[in-house]
Amino acid sequence: MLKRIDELRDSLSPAERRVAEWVLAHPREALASTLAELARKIGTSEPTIVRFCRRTGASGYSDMKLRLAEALSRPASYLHRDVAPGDSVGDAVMKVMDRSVHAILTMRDLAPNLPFEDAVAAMRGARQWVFCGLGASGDVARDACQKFFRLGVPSSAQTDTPSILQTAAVSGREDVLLMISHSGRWQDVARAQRQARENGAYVIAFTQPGSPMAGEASLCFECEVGEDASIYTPMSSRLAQLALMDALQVALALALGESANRNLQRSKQALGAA
Amino acid sequence: MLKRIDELRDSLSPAERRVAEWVLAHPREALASTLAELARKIGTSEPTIVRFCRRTGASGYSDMKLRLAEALSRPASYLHRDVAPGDSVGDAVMKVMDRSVHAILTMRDLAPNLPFEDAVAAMRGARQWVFCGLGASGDVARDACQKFFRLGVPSSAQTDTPSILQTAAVSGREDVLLMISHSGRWQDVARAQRQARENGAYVIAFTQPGSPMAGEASLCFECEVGEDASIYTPMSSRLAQLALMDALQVALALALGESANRNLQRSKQALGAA
DNA sequence: GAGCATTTTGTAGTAATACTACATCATTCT
DNA sequence: AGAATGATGTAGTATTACTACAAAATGCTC
Repeated sequence: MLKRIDELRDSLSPAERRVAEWVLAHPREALASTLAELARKIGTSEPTIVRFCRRTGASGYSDMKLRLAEALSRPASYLHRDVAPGDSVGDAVMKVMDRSVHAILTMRDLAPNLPFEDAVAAMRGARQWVFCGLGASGDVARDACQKFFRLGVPSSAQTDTPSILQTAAVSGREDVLLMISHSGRWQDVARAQRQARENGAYVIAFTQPGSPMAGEASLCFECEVGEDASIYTPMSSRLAQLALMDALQVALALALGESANRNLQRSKQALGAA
Repeated sequence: MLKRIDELRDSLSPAERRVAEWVLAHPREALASTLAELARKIGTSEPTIVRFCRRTGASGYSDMKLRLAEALSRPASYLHRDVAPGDSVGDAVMKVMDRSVHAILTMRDLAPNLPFEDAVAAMRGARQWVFCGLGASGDVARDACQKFFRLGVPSSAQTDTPSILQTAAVSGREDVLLMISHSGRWQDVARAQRQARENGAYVIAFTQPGSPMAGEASLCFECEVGEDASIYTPMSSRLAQLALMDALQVALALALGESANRNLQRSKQALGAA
């Protein structure tokens, strides 16, 4: 339906095209509006809108709304339009949601090519895991730490530059450092990675391919999630990173087998008792 | 939606139940009918049908038809298989990814019914925003704080019981507290909410409907994301919560308009310069 | 470039639809 | 049995979508 409107756009008269464009930009708000309201919002007359509806194949305005409702709920509509000033709250919310879904789907498609096996192999024998990240990635690091420590291996999160540098300085042969960054362009972190590797630690980077941090890692998860173009769409890529860490933790839990299982169960019970 | 009607069935009066059953049996035909036609087909009166629609959560007959149209077009959605011992690393990773996608899709479907407008209205005039959460929800709170403070309103995150209680104690008329919890069963937090409301603060809860925390809030985002059945699938629901906060932040940014925009842009530049 | 023809757009009115207030009927409880 | 509560339908009203028609706007011919 949305696709259909998009196709029609060229063959429409100016006023009807304005309708088409407005509806594509604010589908949710269109759904919530009556014919008269829509006419006012778009700045045209009611019959023009009705004529537009007919052209899309609907029998009238109400029918078009029904079809639109169907189209919006179909997950196929994730061609994510950016949030724009003037969007209704409902439209903006759905656009962000679609973007989030899209980010995770992209990561899902990427996953088969990522070196999970290697990471698991490196982590399973480690003495400790250290998760490092700055800014928003710091939250990802903390979140990951929170999850991984339940597997029974000492884990910590470092979320500022001095701490990361110090951690790298004292790291040793049996440590695994997991460096999380969206851009991969923090020179200080890249330096910390080199230092850690010189100390014999294993460094896994979760960042953009070709970046300095990717270069200074023992192993890299190349996450090229489309960057957030608009200032309104904050960090949907971070969701993808979190999902990635989830997947890694589960893979690791499976590899560790019985002992990790026991620890997981215990920490769950500890929460349940509270 | 269809599920909801099915659940309601027992609590309906005889005439309304006949409506429910007919709609469940012939949903497509219901969509194509007007209110009067439906009344005739079912053998009841128009107001009975309208009352039934209201009970499903819709605002009237037209709104119910829209929701029905959405429900009918939704494919049965991602059946997520659980991770099991013996899975290969690749299998496990893909299963976790599918689960993550599922969690966000569920939240996406929930979103249109959540009170974003009310939340935005309450938050836009506030003196400060405080995000509270324990455990994994604490990370969500911190993450949210990190995002929201960029809009230019003082924000903080409280992630342990004593801090939350103290914050509630000193909160006042112009403060908005956002309480995040998966279960909603932390009595201490619920107590903090009551206290804060007595002080005149506005309390928004993001938690399960019917829980103590939901009851003690000024406004509740009812997030009933299926609980993580297996110990292997950690917190995919948390992804949904994060996506929800993203959406709220964007909606808020739009409502705040120019000033928020400027602040967002500035904080982006601050990062870019580093 | 004026005048006709065609398409596009808006105005005003009409028919329908959804919704509401109220009366009637059924059911339950004292 | 009779009052009280709740369920259901009737009749009326206000919206809403739609239509016929007229006014602009655009394109074409001479």
